[in-house]
Order: sequence, then structure tokens, then C-alpha cells
Amino acid sequence: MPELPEVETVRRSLAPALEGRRFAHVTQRRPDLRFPLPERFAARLKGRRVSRLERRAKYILVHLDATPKAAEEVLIMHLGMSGRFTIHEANGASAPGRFHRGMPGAERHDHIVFDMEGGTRIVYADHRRFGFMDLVPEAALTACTHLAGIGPEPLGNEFSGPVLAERLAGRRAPIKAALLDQRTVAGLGNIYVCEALFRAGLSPRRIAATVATPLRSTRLAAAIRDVLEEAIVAGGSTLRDYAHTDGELGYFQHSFAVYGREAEACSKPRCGGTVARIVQSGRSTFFCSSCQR
DNA sequence: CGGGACTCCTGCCAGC
DNA sequence: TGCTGGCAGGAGTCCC
Repeated sequence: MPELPEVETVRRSLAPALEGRRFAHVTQRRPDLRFPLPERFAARLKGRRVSRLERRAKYILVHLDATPKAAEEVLIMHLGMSGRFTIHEANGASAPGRFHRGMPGAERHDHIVFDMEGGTRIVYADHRRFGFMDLVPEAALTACTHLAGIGPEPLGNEFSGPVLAERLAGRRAPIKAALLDQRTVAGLGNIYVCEALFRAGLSPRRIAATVATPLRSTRLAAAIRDVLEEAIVAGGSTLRDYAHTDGELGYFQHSFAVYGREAEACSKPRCGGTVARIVQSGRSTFFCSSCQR
């Protein structure tokens, strides 16, 4: 399940294959992913030159140059939970590990194929089809339905304890739910919320507004930033469906302190607690009730 | 408007 | 061995 570190890892590996290049041909193998693809999606991309790739929250933004007929546009891509890109270079060397998980017939889920000038082929596969793509005018990007209202980037300069405190003030939801809400902070998902709350020593059940103190919000903001930065360095986490564009796996999952560790001893020195699993708003939450308060 | 429940989809795995 | 049911979860929609 790609969260910010996984999406950032994908963005970085796609960038050299896309930036400065044109789409020679785009093959759309079904009319929709999670949502219908835009009208004439493949035709509108053909011939367009990519200026740069950017990430916002869990979205990859592919900026397209203007043409005589069209203004600058942005291809918005969201991986959902099982979206995966693989890059196949023109020399015939296809990405190793394409079917590394022994997925017979996986090509059934290859929904979009981007052929770039120069011969590089980028395949988007998404067997659960929770991902989606959209094409919007550059001028309308920040106001578009996907991005409007999304909170600050946790790795950006605009994110800090006071900023987080302001966004949690008055919120009656559990802090776990508030952090999963992309309007609070951009890019967090179930895993990194659990890990950040553990590092900050805060209970996931705590009412969000009670975290809006200088001490707690500063501690939590730092924990969020630290865990995301460490995960990016590790190439993200690989669970179930996520893999890099070359089929390689991230390895941050080995660094999880609580996620997926139900009934294990808390890793905090001298804590002595046990990792518990509870369900909050239909999602598993892992935490140590001994040192997370 | 905030918050929670429900929904989409498919693969995988535990349990019978 | 083969089937079934539960689970995984990002984010949109709907309802209170």
C-alpha cells in the first residue's frame, strides 16, 4: 500500500524515464481504473513532452508542456493500493523481477502502457484497480478535486509542530483517524501513522485535539518527519502489492516497530509492554498501550 | 461541517 | 484438496 515514501520512491525512479521525453504512444487497455479515464486519454497524451515529475501527498504529478493546440496540463496518477509501474528499456532488457511474486497471468492487469520516444516502455499494472489517473490543466491543478484541501507536505518547510497543532485543534476524532485524513497532513497511511504515533509515545485512541499542545505536536511532527525520511532512504516498505519500478523490494518493513507486530514485545528499552492490535474506523491499529499514552 | 460507516477491487491465506 | 470467508486499505460518497 503505497504511502508517501513508496510514492516518492516510484516518482524518483520514473523521473529519468519521463522527464524531457515525449509520449510516442499510449495504450489504454480498459476504459476505467477506479474511475473512468479522461475522454480521449491516450490520444491527448500522444506527442506531449514531460517537463518534470512532482509528488504531492500520494499523487505523482506529471507536468506536460504546452503545445500549439493545448495549454500546459498535468497527468495526475494515484497508485491506490496495488498500482505498480515497471520500466522496460529499449534495448530489450525488461525489468528483472517483473513477476517476482510468481503471479501467473499478471499481464491481465497491465492497464496502461506508455511508450516513450526513444523506446522506453512504462507499464502501469493495478490488479485491484484502486488507482486512478486524471488529466487536468496546469492552471487548475491546485484547485482540482484530488488536490484541493490536502494538508501540508510533512517533509516540506511548511510543516512543523505549531502547524500540526493548529490542524488538530478542535478535532474530536481519535488522533489515528485525524492523521489518516489527508487534510491534516499529506501522504500518511495506516502504516506510517502507527509508526509515527509509536515514536511520539502517543496513544492512537487519544482525541486529536489533546495533541495540539506545543510539546506533543512538536514531538509528533518530528516523529512523522523522521519515520518518512528513514523509509524513503530504505526505498519504502514492501508489503503485499508494492514493488519498485524494477521489481526490487523496499526494505523499511523490517524496521517497523509496531505495524504487523501484534503480541510482540515492545521494542522500546525498558518498556516491557506488548504490541496490541485494535480496529479504528475499520482499520487495524498497532500500538503499545504501555508506552503510548 | 465533522466524523463515521460503507464502498470499490482482487489476491491471499486461514480454517474447515 | 478445494471451497469459503475474512482481511488488506486510499479515498470518495453518503448519512447523521
